[in-house]
Amino acid sequence: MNTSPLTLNRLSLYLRCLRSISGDGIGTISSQQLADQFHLSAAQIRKDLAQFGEFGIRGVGYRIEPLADRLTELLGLDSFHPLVIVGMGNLGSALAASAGFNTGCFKVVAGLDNDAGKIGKRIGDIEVQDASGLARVVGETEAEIGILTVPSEVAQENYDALADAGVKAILNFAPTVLELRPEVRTKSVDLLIDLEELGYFLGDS
Amino acid sequence: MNTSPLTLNRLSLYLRCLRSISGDGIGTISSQQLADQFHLSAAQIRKDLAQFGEFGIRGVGYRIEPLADRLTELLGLDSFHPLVIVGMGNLGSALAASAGFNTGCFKVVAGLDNDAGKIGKRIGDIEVQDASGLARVVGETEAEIGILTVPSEVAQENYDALADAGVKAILNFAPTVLELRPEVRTKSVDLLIDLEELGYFLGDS
DNA sequence: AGATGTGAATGAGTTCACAGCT
DNA sequence: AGCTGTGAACTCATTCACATCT
Repeated sequence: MNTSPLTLNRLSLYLRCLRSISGDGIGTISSQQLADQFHLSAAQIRKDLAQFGEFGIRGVGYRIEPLADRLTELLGLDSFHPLVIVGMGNLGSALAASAGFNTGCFKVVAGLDNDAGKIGKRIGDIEVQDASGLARVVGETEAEIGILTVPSEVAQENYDALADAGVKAILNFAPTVLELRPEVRTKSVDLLIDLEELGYFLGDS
Repeated sequence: MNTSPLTLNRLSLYLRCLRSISGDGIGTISSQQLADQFHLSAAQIRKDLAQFGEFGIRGVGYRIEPLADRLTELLGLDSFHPLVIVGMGNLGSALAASAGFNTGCFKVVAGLDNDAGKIGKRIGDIEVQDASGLARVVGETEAEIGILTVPSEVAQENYDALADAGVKAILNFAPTVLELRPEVRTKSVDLLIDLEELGYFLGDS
């Protein structure tokens, strides 16, 4: 099936919205009501949801509970996903302690660094471990997702180490182009590029 | 002109690459050589660069220095852009201290929070100030870009406060849908959605 | 009536392929 | 000969519009 990242990201949004209204006594929601929450068209939402079977009721809308359950399952949010963070600098530490990365099905189970000054430090629920133990840690914790928050210069080697250790997906924050492993789902977040995008619009003042 | 965010983001990448090879004694680079660095086609790169006038030399390639200068100017990276961070929690503090957000033309000049326990704390080069002084701080520092790292529940009010204070662009990290001000260029980074996108690919194991 | 599901139309973005310059 | 610049073709994504179901 199709299901592009764009669609998946919207599904996450829909689910977030459904959860926030679930339990308000409302049983159903229409694509139009859902669209009003985001800046999207109702047709977009119907197209997105229709991919996974007919979940709506014509003339009525979507039943909130079953739809939320289906989306939860689809996005894999019904099972537990341990995260391992490589690079416990500012950003890595922030993510390790953040509520978002320790919510429900996601949880940071280990944080590694090669800086002796950081090893042993407690951050959030975890204790920073030596990066040399990566393969063992991934094995023991069965971490599925690696968070890569190391400096650009060592991003590739740590990416490879994570891939070798057996994580199934990697979220990379190093502002560099990685040589990807096809078997590891990789997503890069480049905050500098996001910042520079905004910089473009400051010129014409 | 066109110049979509996608194009702008690639221009940032090109510039980064040009800078890293500038001074290597190489005078020019072809679209193909540039394309090899990223996972892009040469045609893509030529299209991107051609938007801003004919910068290449047919039969030769692009002269690195002038191209880098042009991109720098285009992206507004030749002028100084003060940043103000609202919400000095884990993520806000990490960004305030990060090298990336204090590189060349970008610099975090202020960090605000409404938690009395955080006010006065030194983080990186700055001291956390009371969020109530936002308008004054933006006025004094002439901050152009606001970084929004507050909890979702208070994201909208802080977004509006930043807009009212006069910043020209906002980078939002709160995982929520904001009601946008048309005069403020806004970009949202939603790390939970990035994480959930990866979660989708863990199901079929 | 009212809202979904979906083929057709449109729009955005990328790649092709080649004319044109050095 | 080599590489850029660019119209045309193509692919991907969104929106329209309406038949279909409750």
